[in-house]
Amino acid sequence: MAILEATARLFAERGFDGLTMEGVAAEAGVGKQTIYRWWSSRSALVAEGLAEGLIMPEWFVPADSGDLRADLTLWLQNVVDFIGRPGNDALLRSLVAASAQDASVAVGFSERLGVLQLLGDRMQRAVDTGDIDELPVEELVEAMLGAVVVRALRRGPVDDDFAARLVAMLLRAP
Amino acid sequence: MAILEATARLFAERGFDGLTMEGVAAEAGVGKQTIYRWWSSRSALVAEGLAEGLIMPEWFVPADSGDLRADLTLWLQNVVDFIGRPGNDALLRSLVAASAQDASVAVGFSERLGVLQLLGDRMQRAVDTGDIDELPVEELVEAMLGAVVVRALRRGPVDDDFAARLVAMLLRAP
Amino acid sequence: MAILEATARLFAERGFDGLTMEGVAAEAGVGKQTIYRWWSSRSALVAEGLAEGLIMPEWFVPADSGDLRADLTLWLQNVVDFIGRPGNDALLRSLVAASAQDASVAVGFSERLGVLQLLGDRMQRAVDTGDIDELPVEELVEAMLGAVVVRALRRGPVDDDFAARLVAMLLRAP
Amino acid sequence: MAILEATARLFAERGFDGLTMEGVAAEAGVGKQTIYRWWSSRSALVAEGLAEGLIMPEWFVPADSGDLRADLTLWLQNVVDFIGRPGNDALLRSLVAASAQDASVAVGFSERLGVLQLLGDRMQRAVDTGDIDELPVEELVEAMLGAVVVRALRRGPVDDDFAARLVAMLLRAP
DNA sequence: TGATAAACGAGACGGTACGTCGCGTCTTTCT
DNA sequence: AGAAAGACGCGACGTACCGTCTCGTTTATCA
Repeated sequence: MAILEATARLFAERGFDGLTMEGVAAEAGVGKQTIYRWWSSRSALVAEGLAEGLIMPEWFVPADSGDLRADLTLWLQNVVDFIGRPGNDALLRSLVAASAQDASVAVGFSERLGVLQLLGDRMQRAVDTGDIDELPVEELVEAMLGAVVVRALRRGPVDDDFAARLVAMLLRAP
Repeated sequence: MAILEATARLFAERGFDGLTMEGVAAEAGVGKQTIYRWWSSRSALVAEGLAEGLIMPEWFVPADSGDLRADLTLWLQNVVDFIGRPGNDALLRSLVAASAQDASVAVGFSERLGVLQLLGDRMQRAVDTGDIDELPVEELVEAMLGAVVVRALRRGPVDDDFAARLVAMLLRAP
Repeated sequence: MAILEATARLFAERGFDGLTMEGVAAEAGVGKQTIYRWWSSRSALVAEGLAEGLIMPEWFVPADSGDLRADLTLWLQNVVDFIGRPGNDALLRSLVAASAQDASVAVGFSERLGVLQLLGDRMQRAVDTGDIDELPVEELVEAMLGAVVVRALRRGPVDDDFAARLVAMLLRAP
Repeated sequence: MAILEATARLFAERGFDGLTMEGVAAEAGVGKQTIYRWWSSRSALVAEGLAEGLIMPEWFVPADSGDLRADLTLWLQNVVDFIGRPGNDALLRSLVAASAQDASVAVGFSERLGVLQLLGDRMQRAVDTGDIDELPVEELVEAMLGAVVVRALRRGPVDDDFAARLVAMLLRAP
């Protein structure tokens, strides 16, 4: 859909704040009313753009090599690498801002990170097979992701070992 | 200062999005120019309001009872309780949105959570005294806070054991 | 025809300005396209509504009692009475507005006042029979009607003798 | 004032219908709000433009040569000549449309034709000096102007003798 | 103490974007 | 096949705020 593509393009270019309905309409070659007919707000546009995978890439389905720590480290490293690429930290912050303002964006965002579920399942399996001890899986995943978010909000540097260090801490033997 | 108080009042009432320079000027009974003379933007107002402690309460200096896990659990429980009170989840999300949009707000925010440092120091001390094993302290604090932030963004419920579960996970014996 | 009736109804209710194609379509329970198939514009609708007698009543065919002055006075009095009724001054102004914007409405309007011809004929006959002296009949009729129009545009009050005074002036012995 | 000048310019170019607030704002190099701050509507703009003499020329103060018929004929001829110039019939119709829609425009219009008063006074004087017999002066002036308006609305041709014929009819000895 | 200047409240200004209405064209759906 | 329904691109509406810019009017200093 041209409108969602325009939304994604402008979101990437100018962030959530710089995203305007008129801008999207112009970029998509469409009347404003047509947008309002189908989406109630800027946030709804972003939420759907997110759901359609136009705004954020598929964030790295975690592998399943049997070695959970290695798998998680790899996944988180991918995330960190992605954010480390120029502009992507701003993209993440824009997504956080949009999520803070609108629940449906937040849902879209975290579903996009479907990985949240995926990762949860993966870890649950590891727990079940005795690979790791019983853990509050949801909190663990939130902590892992949250650490990245907080770091991004603080505009702190992310060094090369960040992912490894974080996973090591979270998964260290009990 | 009347202006910062007005800022804080409106921030609490309407969130970051609903905060306007004209609104602050009117609420404070002040000309817009007077605001612009000292603050360059809405974000700057919020950042200073944060620094002055007008927007967020002192977030619970962590105690030092000797038992780190108990201290952290108590601290996080306080945070969780605060967020659990009606309207405060929205306040947190507004702060996250503001932080995402403006670095100085993010700094103000995380400094306000001075606790970040404080907590860091406290844990570093615990590490130093051998109370707990070597840990990447900064990441650990970010993970703890990040878990709360992510949960708030996802509008997920926070049950009574959230704090205990999270701290237990993060601090379990190595 | 439902469409013209809807037009007339809305014209009376909301005036020419408040008349919209969408409103007519809705009021008539008809698709817009169906209207456009037969009428090119709002004005065309009004012009035809006028021609069909749905918008303005038959404006009082002038009697022929032999006494021209009496006949004209009666006719004009009828006109004035009509306009004097609540809402009808607005109707007249709406018709004037529509006429000013669209030639075919003007034609419809003045034909509806077919009386213009009728009156003209009547007066021409009076001239021919020597009942009154030679007169520029068309100008006279226009002056008579024009006086009413100008008075309506100025929103001036119309007293009871207006018609008599006007006819007396126009028809006084040469 | 730039805004009223822009109004006059666009009114002349595009008529009352083609006059938009955005157009005026753009033409005057002004924000829309600035217009709305001072004028409540398009009509109010036109009314004031009229009052300031930017839309219509001073319509020909009637002379006072002692010969009323000659003076009136000359005046009316001027009016007719003005309307006869290309575009000016449309201007007149636009003014009529605007007057029909808005009382204050009508007032502005008829005051601009201050001549209405002026002419009235002039004729009243003629009546007082016995130059002509008692006449309902206001109605006479309205009839004279109204004849022109009606002719313009009907888009009828105005021949060279129109003015003379009309004045002769209206002023013929009683 | 009286002038003088800085900071102030008020709010007008040129703008951008909002969300809505109606235009005239077009496409789909049902009869 | 023809009509209702209504989506579409578009342009204008009237409003909210933006950040800048005069305006007088307090204050407050120091000559």
